[in-house]
This record gives sequence, C-alpha cells and structure tokens, in this order.
Amino acid sequence: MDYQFKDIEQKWQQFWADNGTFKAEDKSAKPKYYVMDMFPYPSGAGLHVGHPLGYIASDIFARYKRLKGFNVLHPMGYDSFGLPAEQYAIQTGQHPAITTEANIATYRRQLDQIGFSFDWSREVRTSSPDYYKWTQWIFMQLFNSWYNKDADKAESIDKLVAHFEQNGSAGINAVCDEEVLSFTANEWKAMPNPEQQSELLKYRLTYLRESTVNWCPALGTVLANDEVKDGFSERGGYPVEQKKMMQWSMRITAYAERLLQGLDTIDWPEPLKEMQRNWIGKSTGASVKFPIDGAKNEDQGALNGSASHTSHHALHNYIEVFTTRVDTIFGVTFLVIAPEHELVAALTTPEQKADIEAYITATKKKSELDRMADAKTVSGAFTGSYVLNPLNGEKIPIWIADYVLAGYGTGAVMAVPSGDQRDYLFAKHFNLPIVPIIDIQNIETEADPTKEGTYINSDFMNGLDYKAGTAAVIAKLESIGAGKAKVNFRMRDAIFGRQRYWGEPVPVYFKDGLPHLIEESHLPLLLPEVDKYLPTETGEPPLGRAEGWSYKSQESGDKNQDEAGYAYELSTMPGWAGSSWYWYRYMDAHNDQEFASKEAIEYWKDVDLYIGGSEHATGHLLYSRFWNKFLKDIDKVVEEEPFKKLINQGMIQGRSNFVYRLIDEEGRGTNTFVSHGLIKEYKTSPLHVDVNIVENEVLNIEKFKKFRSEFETAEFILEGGKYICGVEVEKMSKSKFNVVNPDDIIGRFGADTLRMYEMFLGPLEQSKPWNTNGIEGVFKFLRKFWRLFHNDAWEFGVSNTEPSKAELKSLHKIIRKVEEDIERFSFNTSVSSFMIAVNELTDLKCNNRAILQDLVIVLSPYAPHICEELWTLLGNPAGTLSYAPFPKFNSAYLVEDEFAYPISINGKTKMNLSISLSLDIKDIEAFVLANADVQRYLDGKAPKKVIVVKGRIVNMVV
RNA sequence: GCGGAAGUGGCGUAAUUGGUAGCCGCACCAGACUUAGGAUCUGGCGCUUCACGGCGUGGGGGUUCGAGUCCCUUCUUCCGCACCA
Repeated sequence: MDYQFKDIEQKWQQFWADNGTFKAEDKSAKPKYYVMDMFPYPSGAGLHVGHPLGYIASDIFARYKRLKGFNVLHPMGYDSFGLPAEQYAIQTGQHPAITTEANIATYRRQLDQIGFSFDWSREVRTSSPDYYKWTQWIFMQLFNSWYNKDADKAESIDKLVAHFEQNGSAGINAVCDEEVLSFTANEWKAMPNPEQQSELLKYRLTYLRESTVNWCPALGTVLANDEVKDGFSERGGYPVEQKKMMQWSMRITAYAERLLQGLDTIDWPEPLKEMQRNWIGKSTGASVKFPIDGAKNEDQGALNGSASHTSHHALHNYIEVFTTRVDTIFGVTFLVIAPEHELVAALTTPEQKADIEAYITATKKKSELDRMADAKTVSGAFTGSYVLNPLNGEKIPIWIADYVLAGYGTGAVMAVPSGDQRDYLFAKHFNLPIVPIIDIQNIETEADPTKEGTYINSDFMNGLDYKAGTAAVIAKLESIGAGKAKVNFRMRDAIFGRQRYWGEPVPVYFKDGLPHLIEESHLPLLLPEVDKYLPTETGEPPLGRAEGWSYKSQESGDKNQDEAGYAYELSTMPGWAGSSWYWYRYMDAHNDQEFASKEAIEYWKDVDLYIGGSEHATGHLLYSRFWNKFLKDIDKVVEEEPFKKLINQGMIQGRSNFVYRLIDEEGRGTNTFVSHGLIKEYKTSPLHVDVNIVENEVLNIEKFKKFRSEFETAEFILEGGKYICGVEVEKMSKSKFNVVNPDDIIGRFGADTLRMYEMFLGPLEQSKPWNTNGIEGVFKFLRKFWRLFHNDAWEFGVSNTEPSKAELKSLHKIIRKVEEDIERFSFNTSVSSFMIAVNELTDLKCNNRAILQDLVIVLSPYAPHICEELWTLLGNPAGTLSYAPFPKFNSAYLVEDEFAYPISINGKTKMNLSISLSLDIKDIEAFVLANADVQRYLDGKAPKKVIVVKGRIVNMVV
C-alpha cells in the first residue's frame, strides 16, 4: 500500500491517547529527565507554523531520551491569563474564561495533530482556580518573608518580629525600603499594631509602594509600556500620562547578586546570560557624600551608621552620589543632579529660581523619546548652590541636567570633565573648569577616561596608580565618614499589580488602610463575576465592579468590621505570576494539599532541558529564577536554579509574496499585473498576495482570480509563460497574507513531513523565514523510506537474511550521526543524514529485517507516526516503539579498509596515497620510506618532518 | 553609542571544529519510462574556459606546510540595552 499518512497518523495519535503511552512515572528505576517547552498563551488566531518549531525539537529530544532508557517528563499547558482575552471580553461582553476555553480547544487540536509525546494528564492552566490557588499561596509566602542579608536568604517575617521584640531594630541587616525606623525592643512593643504592620511592610518581599504607571484617562485604564507609542495609546491613540499609584511590588532586588552568580552555574546560551547580566546591571564603585555649602553639619556623624537604618529622606545637608571612578574625586568641578531630585527646590537660590523652573518645565514636556533623541545636545541649569569636596573642602557648583536619571543610583553624579565625555561636553558648554588628574591624560579635544598612569593635582593621591589610588580614596572617605565602597544594581523591584480583570486576584484585604492576607484555608480566592470588564466610573480596576468583593472576618471580636466587610485588593497579578513556578505543578499537577508534593519535587528536582524564545530573557526567565530561589530559601524546593539547560529556538518569520499592479499613464492602478522579472520595464505598485496561492514564487493564476472579486478579470504580463511573484521577509501576520497554518501543511503532507521539514529548515537557534519550497524533498524522503519496506506491488516484505557489510555500514553511520546530532541539538543535519542513509539502502535494495528495525527506532523521534506503523508491520507489539532501546552503533562497521587521500610535500605538491587506517602512527615513517610512490616524490631521501593529523599524513617536509 | 550574533552557489544550508569548500534538499537543465502525472528513475548543476587549467566562503592584511574556521582591520545585516555616573 502507498504511504497513507493521514490514516497512519490518525491511527497512532488515537492509540497514544487511548493507551497513555507518554505518561511519566512518578517512581521509576530509570533515571529521570525533564524536558519542557515554554507554555503558550492560547491566542484566538491559533497556531501558525512558527509556534511548533521549539515543540518539535523538544519532542524529538524527549522521544530520544525515552529510547535511551530515561523516565521522561514532557508536559504541556497554557499560560491562559492575559490581555487579548480581556480585550475581546471588553468588546463582546463574553467572559474571558469562555474565549480562553475555546482557544485552548483549538490549540489542543492543532498540537495533537503534530503528534507530540506530551503527558497530557499533567496539563496546567494558569487561569484555573486549582492552579492559581497556589500562585496566590506563593504570593502569601512572599508577603510573609523578608530578606536577611547576613544569612543571604529569605526568612519568615515571624523571625523578624521576634528579633524586634527582643533587640529592636539593631543588628538587622535586611533588604528593605529606604526609610525604615530605628527603635528599641520596648519601643517596638509599645507601638500600636497598625504602626507595626506598616513598618513590617517595608521588609516584606512583596509590598506596597508608590510607582508611576502609564495612565490613559480616555480609556480609563493603565497601559503597559508596549501599549504606549510616543505618548499615545496604541489602541485609539489617546494621550497617556504618568500617574502615581500604590502598587504591589516584588523585592527581586534582594536576589540581584544571587541571580547574577547563578548564571555561571547553568548551561544557557551566552547571549541570553549576557542580557540578564546587563539587566541586573551590577556596578562596583563608591557612594560619596558631598556636604552642602552653608548647611549645618549635624548629620555628618551619622554617616558611619548602618545605611539601611539611616533616613535618606530627612532634611539632610549633603548630596550623595554613586560613582564607579571614586579615584577621580579631585577632578570633580561640578555636581549634577536629576531635575526630579528631591533637593532641587531646597537648593535653588532666589536668583536662579527662574532658570531652574524653566528647565524643569522643559524637561517635563519632553517625552522619553525626545530625551533620548536629544542625547547629543547639552542642556542644564545652575541651582546657585554649592557643595564642598569632602576631601579638600573645595567649593563645587550644583547643576541640574536631564542626562542624570532620577531612577538610577542616587539621582546625582559627581562630574569629572577630564575623565567623562558627557561631563566634558557639559563643562565646555557652560564654561566650567576641566582639571586633569592623571599624568598621561590628554584632554585637548575630549575626555580621557584612562586608568593608566599616576595621579596629579590629587593631594595625597599624587603619584599613586589606579589600584592604590582607589583604595586610598575609599579608606580616606570611610575614615572621615564621607563615603564607602558600594555595589549598585540597575535592576529595580518588579511591579506586581495590574489594573485588569483577567488575572489572579491578590489574596489580600485592607483594614485600616493596611493590607492583610486572607487565611490560607480560604484559598483559592476566586475571581469574581463582573458586569463589565472595564474600570469603574471612579477609575478603579474592574474588580471594583464585583458585588460583595470583600472579606468577612471570622474573628468574633472584630468590632471595626461593618456589614460590608473589608475590601479586597482590586488589582490582579501580572502575566508573569502564573508562569514563574509552573514547572513544579507539572511534577504533581493534581495535588490539592500542596503546590507539589515533597516526594515529587525531590524526584523531578528541576527542568533538565527548557526550550523557548529569547524574548523572555529579562521577563519570565528572570522572574522564574527569582521565585525558584525564594522557594528554595523557604525549603519548598531542592534546586537553586530551575532550568539546567536552556535552548532558544529562533523566530520563524513570514515570507510575503507580492504581485505588481501596472500603473497607467494617469497614475491609476489597472487590473493588469506584471511578473516580477519585468517590473523594471513598467510602472507598477506592489501588492501583498496570499502566500497560499503561490508555489515556488509561481502564482496560481486561477486561484488568484478567486482571491478577490476584483481580480476575476485580471490580466497578466508573464515571463516564460508564468507569473513570478516578488518576495520579502516580514513578520508573520494576517494583514500581510503570509500566515502559513500547520493544518494546511499537515493536510497535504502529514505531520511527520511537517516535523522533519521544520527541523530541516536550518539550525534550531537561528531565526529564519518560513518557506514551504523545500518541503517536497522531505515528503519524497518519507515516501522512499516507506517504500524500503515494500515490494513493487506495495506489499510489505522484508527478509530475514544476514545483513551485508554495506548495509551495516549505512545503518551504523546513521545511528552514530543521529546520536551526535541530537545531543548537540543539530536536528537539521540529521535530516540530511537520514536522506543519505535511505538513498544508500535503496541503492543496496536492502530489505533486511534487522537493519530496517533499527532504522525505524532511530528515525522515530523525528517521524513517530510512520515509524510506529512500520514497527508493528515488522511484527513488534503495538506501542512498544516509544520505549524500544536505541541501537548502539558499532564502530567496527565504520572502518574503511583502505582509502586514498591527497598529501602534500613541502606544502605544495600533491599526490594521492593509499594507506591502511590500521597502520600505527609510529610506523608511518617506515611506511613512507618503504612506499615506492612516495619515494618517487622524495628522490630517495627520508622526509625531515611528517605532519600527521588524526592518523593521516597531511604534509611532508623534505 | 555599548553589548551580542552572523555574512559560503539562483535559494535553504553542510563542512569530522585548522586538513580535498559546497554534503542534503529546493529550483533549474538534459534524458528514461509512461495509461501525460503536481508520479518515478538516471545524469548534470559555484564562477570562468571548447579543453588543460585558473579563480572562488563580504573587503583588506596576518599567523600556518595548510584558513570558511584562528588573529588584526574594515564593511554590511539582524538582535538586545540605550544619557547607568
């Protein structure tokens, strides 16, 4: 029978589903292997051919590992909370859960068609209450924890309270808000509870803080940065303004150093690690306090105290800066602070007031984009005030400028125009002094940031080099309490609230203006029904519409509680909440006592291989590592890092086709279309045409005429009797008519062809445009493979004879190649090798059972359906292929007896030399001397030098 | 501007990681079979030349007996971050 891929694929997909073939064992004598994909957001558009690329790769790997005798966990689920469903709900009034359900059904159908070996019994959905119950639970654990810098881990908030009760705030080294109180044990105990709670909130790993959001008054909603373009909403184009709001935040900064260090322990692509390193943005330097000229010096003594317990907000009389080049402190000729800096108003003298105010107004008007585009123009204003250099008392003017960012460091920099180009330009522009501080510094035309040479004009540092100078300055600053070495991170705490409906409710209610957790036994806090998915008329998030959305305390003595109870938090969690721990849920997906049992976590531990796109580098992948480290700190999981090895699959771009409409003399479009090769001879305008009616750039004219009614009467200027379309690589999108749906490909060629073709397209990690042109080659290969097992009459027929040497060689070559390729994720090259193997065996007319059986196993990770079918036809019990032992290759079959290759003499002359591979390298000289052919070239002389590479003579020097 | 990745036939790519550049596939050309089909098979296919040969991995230089691969320099494309003190 001919290769009937449709019947075969349906049959085996059904079989796998009915028999639970890919269920992972929770206990097994086999070693474990966990292969995971980044789970998809189920969008309404369904899958396009780009989505399954990574899933196919991970599926090949999972199937390979099963054949290699591993107990493989290969699950799939849905990241099903998200904006598009909510947007759709706003437009149609349909509950997002219904849309999501429908989209998931489409995804599932499409995924099933491709023949993935997922263990669907472990499916998770982030929007299901059984799941988000535990997302809320983790939130509660974070709320109940603080970060102890001395232990370098998160600890229970109860432990902190116990410390406060015993010793007050002394001796606490925590990651916390900047403004925390100092108190004794007795002062703490005397503190009213609300005050204690508000103090504890400054330590909790999830906490409330005021942050700015993109607020769109017209839409009445908060927008993500992506949704704002040039200060206007992407949807509708309404103006967007910055608004301060109390928001939930996650103290991810507590983990900055561990997140950075951990990168060295995991096998991830180097560019991706680099992105995370940049995002974390660690820089080592020093913080220096410049006393304000004329201010009282009462704060000076406090500088040596614990930084975390020193109020920075009080009316202090110094400006703190962060610098990575504290060694240049004697080159400081002015200070620049951000226009938003809290001291600007206080520092501005009456004479300068007009200037400063004008500058601030101008800054506010500039959009972020303007500020970026303006990077080269120098602007700023003088406050009229001065600070003193803490080391020599020199008077230094204070300026404001928008190149200093309020959000980084302390929002103030010490300007060293001789060493920093921006400072240099600023100094030139405003005529401020430029003082060289290093002997070899050349500052004629630009700043020179050198670290070579020795210091000049630098007081006690004169003559020292960079290393000694830096140490000396820091020592001096520390001794007078004016500064200290400091590490600064660019990363900021993550905002953890969204003013949206379709997300996890935050398990918090408010009493006396303070947040309180609900009881754990009340989880999950179910998402309430609302009449509309829009913000309330008063600008509250959609949950403000939910009736009875309040907490009714069980406590009998709670007299403050009125009829309505206490209001629950109205914002929901962001999209990344549910995806920051889902790999643990797969380990034990139906547990209603814990997010996953201890046994399950101790068995599966972590994800051995994680495949997904690099666009999640600084989002999902960073947050997941953060939550994982936290869960490790509270002893709920066993590994410090969640994803041991990570592979980024490349994006699949669209490949658009164009037709060219002829423009007539009046400049109007006609209904005549010019083939791409001829467009230079005519005046034309390009037009997207559906890629599904174009094959190998040749337009199917009949289908084109039906594409749109206006084309029914279209005429064509052809080349070689064909209409050739133009091509361009663009993003895959409906509007560009370049979306290729996997369903269509599977309908024409089958899932096995799709799987192999997606791999054949190129290296997994490379981005590439989708191009169906080569798919025939893969389809032909599978047909040829099928035919190996069948005779001319399409009857199944294999023989039980002894395999020939040539057959064994072909087989063992492919066994070795596939093993190598899969281990190094080079799936494209093994597809080529399969083609070679099948061509060779076809030429050998091989129909040997032993050979073909091993071949089926080796190919099965790539093309599982056809292999299952052939496996049973070979007489094996149905469904046993997935766990068959992967054949071991025998290198004895791969040895060539004798082969000829060229060698060169003195690097020039080339000759062919036949040599036995079994020859020992030591004997080569003897061989060379005895070989008449070689001697003819060597004139009877012995070579001075024989260069042997991997047992082959490559060159001889005479 | 900083950081990263990559430039190989008409196209997608390969090259045992320093050892005969272009495997495999697409497209194309020629042929065979034929109940004419979008089936299958055979041969050809980097450029140049009738041929022998010469030239060829973005450009220039270097190391080496030997470079697509290593080093320097330069150009181009893509991605990430963007006034980070």
